[in-house]
Amino acid sequence: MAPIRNKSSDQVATLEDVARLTGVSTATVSRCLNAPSKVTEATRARVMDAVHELGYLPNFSAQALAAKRTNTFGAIIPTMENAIFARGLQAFQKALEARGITLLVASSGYDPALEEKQIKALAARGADALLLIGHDRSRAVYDFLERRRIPYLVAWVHDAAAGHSSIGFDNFAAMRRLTDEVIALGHRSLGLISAPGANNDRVRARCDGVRAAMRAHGLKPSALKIIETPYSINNGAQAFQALIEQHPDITVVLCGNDVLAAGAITLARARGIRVPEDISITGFDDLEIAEILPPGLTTIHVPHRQMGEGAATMLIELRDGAKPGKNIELEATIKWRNSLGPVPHSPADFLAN
Amino acid sequence: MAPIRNKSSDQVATLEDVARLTGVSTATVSRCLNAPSKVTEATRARVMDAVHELGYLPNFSAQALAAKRTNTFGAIIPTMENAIFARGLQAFQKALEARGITLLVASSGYDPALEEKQIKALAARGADALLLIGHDRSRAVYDFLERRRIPYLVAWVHDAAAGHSSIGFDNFAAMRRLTDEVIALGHRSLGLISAPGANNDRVRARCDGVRAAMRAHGLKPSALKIIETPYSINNGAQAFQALIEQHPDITVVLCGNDVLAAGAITLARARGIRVPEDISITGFDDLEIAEILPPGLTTIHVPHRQMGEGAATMLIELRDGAKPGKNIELEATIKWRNSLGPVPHSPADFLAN
DNA sequence: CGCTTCCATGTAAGCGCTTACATTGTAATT
DNA sequence: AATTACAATGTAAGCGCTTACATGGAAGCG
Repeated sequence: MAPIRNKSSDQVATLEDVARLTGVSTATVSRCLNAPSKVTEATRARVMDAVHELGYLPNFSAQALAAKRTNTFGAIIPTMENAIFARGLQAFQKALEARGITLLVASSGYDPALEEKQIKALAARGADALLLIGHDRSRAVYDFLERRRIPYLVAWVHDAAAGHSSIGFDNFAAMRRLTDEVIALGHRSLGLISAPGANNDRVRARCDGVRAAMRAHGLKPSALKIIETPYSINNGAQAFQALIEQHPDITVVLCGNDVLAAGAITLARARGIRVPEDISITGFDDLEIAEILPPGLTTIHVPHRQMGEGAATMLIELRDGAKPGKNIELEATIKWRNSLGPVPHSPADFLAN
Repeated sequence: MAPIRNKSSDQVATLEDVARLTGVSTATVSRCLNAPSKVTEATRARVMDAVHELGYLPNFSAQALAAKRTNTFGAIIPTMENAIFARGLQAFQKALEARGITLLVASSGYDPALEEKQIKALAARGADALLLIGHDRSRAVYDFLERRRIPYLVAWVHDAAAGHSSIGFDNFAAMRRLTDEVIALGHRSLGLISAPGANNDRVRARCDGVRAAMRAHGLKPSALKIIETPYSINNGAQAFQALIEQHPDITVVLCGNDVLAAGAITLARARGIRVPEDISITGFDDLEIAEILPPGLTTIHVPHRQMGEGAATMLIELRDGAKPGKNIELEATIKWRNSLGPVPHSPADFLAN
């Protein structure tokens, strides 16, 4: 036997129910909701009454299917596990929301294959446009985006040569400037804790920035001691430990990111190593943690909020037909706190105990 | 003139294109994708070839509309701005993903009206089930959920009396146990920095836990000095400052959350107040920051991961027809570090300078 | 060998919307 | 008064899928 349905309260109200209750056609109801100006004030009022009475909610899938528009953007970020992208994304979302656009977020775990899957999933969900982080991805992915005519914007990097619309800052130049300062403070033996450079143009640019500064000041880039490890406080701590054990002459450890730097600083304290008296540590990003972690982390301030808002504006333009290729560069400046100081006289003092 | 379309590469491939290319009906293609066992191995291979050749991707909206199922769950959390819900949500998402379910996340900013809007938006998007934080919301919202037959689960709290399916811990008991320890250490003059209690049963339960412990030990609950302020490091710092200025006799500041505690600890250090020698500080949540912030924050460890995974299991059961009402309680235990110590002999020493 | 079963596939009716086009009524114009 | 113009509304054709039901053929059975 077929299940018995209570017509009145069991079913979810549809456009047709509203139309029937008001005594108009579904087209008119649709117009009331989407283009109120095309409808008399009086009918609109009646329709809205019915909408409220029935608790009508438009079915998003039906809408998307019929209109071929979702008013939904997608963003695929490498990770949600730490705060790196949180602030920028928050600003992005807020700016979109103000324009009536919903944001769907996915994270790829820095895995290109997973990123591709996420991009396709968001395309299947009808995302009107996509925000991507960094340029590094296969030609096939860009082809897919072109073929489906999905506008996209690359963020967190500035590299006009890459040939995509983008908004971001110059990772290379920022790290280079910071390294200039490090060297000016007398440091000659540098260590670097970096995230893995594979599939990550931001990371590679930062490393290159360090090397470029060294070269410019007559240091051999090959002398830079590098450890690659994924972003996490713990990894930062372990990498720091390995670095100072293997290379006791190091007087400064540059970190590719504040999260790694937080680990480094924490381990230093645990081992009784004073920062910056015994060793200097720098970060990148200027997350909240940089400010509260003693002695205060000297780092690169990234204009997250500005980037998020700018990204929203640009991506909306792209969706509305602007032609791709625009590149906006934002300033990433050094944020001085106390973790970077002059080179100590006797670098390895703290190891002598 | 109508725009000229290049038939071959301009349009996105549909089920029908796949069917035509393979020489079968759309029904068969659909079955290949959704119920492979209902189809011959041979035809399936041919269909899949066509799928790959055309780069076919099922249109999610069409699928949802036809099948009345989205394989999508929704979660509305109060905030993404700090890490409170990040770990639990991460585990939740991962567990869902393993079962082929996509998670859509929205954040309400602790605003009940916005939360209601988000719930409706997720319902409109066809979410098969919803994860909500805490019990506090209007009857109307629960009615809406019932009427639409959308299964939901309340997390981050345990309160079997509330009458909804839930998974979480006993905020009251946890805070009460911590306060017991505080009092056992000799503290008699307690301060509390709490998030706003309006619309937030977790917060109120934690406050009540403090008061209950005081009462049990012969202290007057009304003597508890409370400042309410939204979760943020800065707010925590300001509240701490206000608290010790207005009540110099306070020897311990309990914080409703690690984020507030981080602010308190940071301000203490900035003012040269030693923790825990001059004043003790405790948190709640055991976020990553609790471990790395010197001197190490004594806090309540919340089983985020377990909660997220359990929530996924329960919510899937509910979607599959399990009847609501099940309540799972998890343990939230004290995580001892160094920020909570015995009451100082002369509590206000540090103010004497 | 004729009958029943069952499996693989096809047919076609929607799912709840949007929107091009058709229709109607009213006001403005001549 | 006839004509035009336009604003408000209705009609109905899809959007790209899923799935109940129909169909046909092969296998199993006495």
